[in-house]
Amino acid sequence: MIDVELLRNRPEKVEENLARRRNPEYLRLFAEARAKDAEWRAALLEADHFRRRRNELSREIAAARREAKSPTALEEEARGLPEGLRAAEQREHELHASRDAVLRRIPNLLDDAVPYGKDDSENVVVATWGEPIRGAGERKAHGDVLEALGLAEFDRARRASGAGFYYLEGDVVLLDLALQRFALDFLRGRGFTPVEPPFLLRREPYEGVTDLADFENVMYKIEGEDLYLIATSEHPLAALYLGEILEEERLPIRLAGLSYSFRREIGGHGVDQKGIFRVHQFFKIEQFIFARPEDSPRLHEELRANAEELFRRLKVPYRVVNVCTGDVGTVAAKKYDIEAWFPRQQAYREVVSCSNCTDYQSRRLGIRMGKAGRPGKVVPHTLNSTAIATSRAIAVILEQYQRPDGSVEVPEVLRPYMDGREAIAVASKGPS
RNA sequence: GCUGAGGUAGCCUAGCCCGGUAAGGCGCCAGCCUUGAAAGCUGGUGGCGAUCUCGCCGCGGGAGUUCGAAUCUCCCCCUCAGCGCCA
Repeated sequence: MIDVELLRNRPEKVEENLARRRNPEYLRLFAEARAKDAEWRAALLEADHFRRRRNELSREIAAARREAKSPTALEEEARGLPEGLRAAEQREHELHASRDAVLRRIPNLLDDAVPYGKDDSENVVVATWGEPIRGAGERKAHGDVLEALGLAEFDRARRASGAGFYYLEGDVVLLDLALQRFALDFLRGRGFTPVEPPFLLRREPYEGVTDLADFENVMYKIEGEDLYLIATSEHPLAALYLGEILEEERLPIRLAGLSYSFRREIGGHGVDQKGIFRVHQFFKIEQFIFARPEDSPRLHEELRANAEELFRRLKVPYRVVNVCTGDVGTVAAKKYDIEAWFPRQQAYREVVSCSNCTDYQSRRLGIRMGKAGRPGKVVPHTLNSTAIATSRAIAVILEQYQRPDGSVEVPEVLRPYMDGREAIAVASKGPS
């Protein structure tokens, strides 16, 4: 949610910024929010006048009683007040709620460094690393590798849970755990505190961290409960300090979230291929930071550098794109995607999303900054980035590290987490 | 799930039975004092709005009674303790 002060004092700035998102709807919403805000303030003033008179009268009645005088005339005026007050209060409430509803649909203000563009085709490549393997040759798609080695079951998963689910078995489970521990140890070394968050969140905090369209399209709801399966640990991590005041001296707070991510992805691309590249459930190690506003640009680069380093250590070629205005999403002010090279597909595909959300989530969550336990008006910034989503990391490893004999080499940095093994091979359903 | 106790400003607590401007402490800020600091003393310390020496709001949320509700009534939410169930 954008700052109401900006809406009142620098509307032309906000309009200019919103226009860069290339969606005229946002400008319309902003104009509506401004109009509603003005109306609300007028209504508030009116209700205040009623309340002021009520307070005056009730003080006078009390005083008259104390002096044993009859306050009949005062009481008569007082009796007539609630009617007008009720109407004014109701109008004030409605306008306030309606202003905020509109305000909440307005996206975050974009950083100046976000390139102007209409969709993901206009994202700007800002870095590349590694030598992409040119030519797919005999290479198999990662889903086929998994099936050939008996490391996953997609048909049975479909029968049990539907498309987009999977059973992982044998060595690939160890690979998954190895990736988790590899990423986690790396982040611990860089000052991140590991956090296992709740995998279900109530609606109220959820509305603080994401936008409403996402909410309807990607979230799984628990029937009969006010609970939603998290789409990423970013969400419960952001909600960790819901309604609290963070002491400035404690910032930045670096968190490493470990969780499954659950996504329906209705209306998106859906489940598009056999395998685990796009699925309804996957494990992710997430970087998350609560920061002072002045530090957030630097920390955004830090998150990106961490994510890059992880893929360099895995020796997976990648490129970094600066996501353009038309593709950046509602909540982020600036976003980098890291796209790994998938040799079978001969394409770069997203494995990391790294966002600076500035004050957008914090304001919606009622998180403020303060000095020494004293509340302040400043709203801290939040930043998040994938460290490793194991599903995608496994997919790219299986495509890149597969060998002509059908086995798959284990990336060197993961071997300590896999009993020193150099390769994974066919799984059988016996004890491993 | 049952029973009980609770939810008051950044934190802790009083007020609630018996309706009339939310008291006190801690922390923090400023001033005085001091070579400096601590202690001590004094003042300040939430949100919203405005015509900016003013007003309104604020006691978990909502509704009601009343001229007037932290206080009375009803509904709901949450937390804690004990019991039950349980990996």
